[in-house]
Amino acid sequence: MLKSKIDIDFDNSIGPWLGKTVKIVEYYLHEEFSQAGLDITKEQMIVLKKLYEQDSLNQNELAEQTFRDKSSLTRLLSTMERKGYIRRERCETDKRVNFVLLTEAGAEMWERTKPVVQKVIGRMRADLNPKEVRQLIAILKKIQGSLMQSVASQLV
Amino acid sequence: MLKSKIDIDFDNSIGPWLGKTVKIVEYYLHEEFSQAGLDITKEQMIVLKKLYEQDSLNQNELAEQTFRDKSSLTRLLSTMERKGYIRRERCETDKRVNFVLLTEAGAEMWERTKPVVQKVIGRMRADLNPKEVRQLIAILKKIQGSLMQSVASQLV
DNA sequence: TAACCATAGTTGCATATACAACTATTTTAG
DNA sequence: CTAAAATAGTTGTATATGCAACTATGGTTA
Repeated sequence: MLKSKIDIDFDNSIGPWLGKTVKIVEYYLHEEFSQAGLDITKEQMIVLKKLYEQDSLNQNELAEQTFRDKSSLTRLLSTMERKGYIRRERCETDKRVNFVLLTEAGAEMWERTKPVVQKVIGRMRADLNPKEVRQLIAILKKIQGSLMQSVASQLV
Repeated sequence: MLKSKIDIDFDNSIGPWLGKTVKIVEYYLHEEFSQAGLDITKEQMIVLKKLYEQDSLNQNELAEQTFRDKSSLTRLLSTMERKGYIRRERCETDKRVNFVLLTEAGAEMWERTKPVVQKVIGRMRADLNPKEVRQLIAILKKIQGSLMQSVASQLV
């Protein structure tokens, strides 16, 4: 019947496929963190990585680079501060600004986490050849471009 | 230097690209819901769609089909019940089971939401040709397969 | 049939998210 | 030079998530 024709286009569409894939990736990542005894979430991991690579970002920069609302970042950092992975340091020349710094424990945490992340990424591409990896990234870029364009045009 | 070589392989990896793409899709979807005056989240939308297509699922089935923990689903349904989109009906032959039913308001909500979702999916593939869409889905399936296999093997 | 196990759903707890309103600063404009 | 606007970060409120422990019910087995 007609309805099923329409809905094929819907269910087998890239949106649901993307969503499901990401869910599986996140589940597997969480599983690997647990098995490695790492008390960390995916979100905290991303912040650790950023700070390990470029120390002393402020919260605004960190929020932007990790695609988070600044209020989400505030609370994410509070959790990480409580766990001892990072600390905030008030900027002396502009007291509105907080620099975010990795502690020793945070740096060590990232060093233990990194190989686990690499393992998961390796697993993701286990059945893909290099050409497919390039294709995937190219297609994802196109999707991002289409959406960003339409978001931008609404701001005019 | 060597470090940058290693990290290229990391940053330009499929994991972060997937994550960023999904974030943009979710942002844009939320934006479109707002502009259409739809008081609904992506998660609620997915449940509405499932129930519209196959009414009278129980909570376990619904949790499985939407890839959610049953406790997450419990609370998601409570929100939707409060908003009047669904109702729970206790199964008489097995009183542990709740059937989940779409209300009139819920069905109407899905009918208003569906075209917005279709618009977003259309926008996602705006710059993709049919071959690229097929490639993307095929690659995503492969990634899912690789991960699920490794999760399964740990259960042995 | 009584004791035990399995299953469906809920609740406690911790985490993460965004938007809007707020505080505390700094900069800009008149 | 002061009043207004801009900026960085926090907090209130609402939503969503998973795991583990729990309740209530149903099924099995000794």
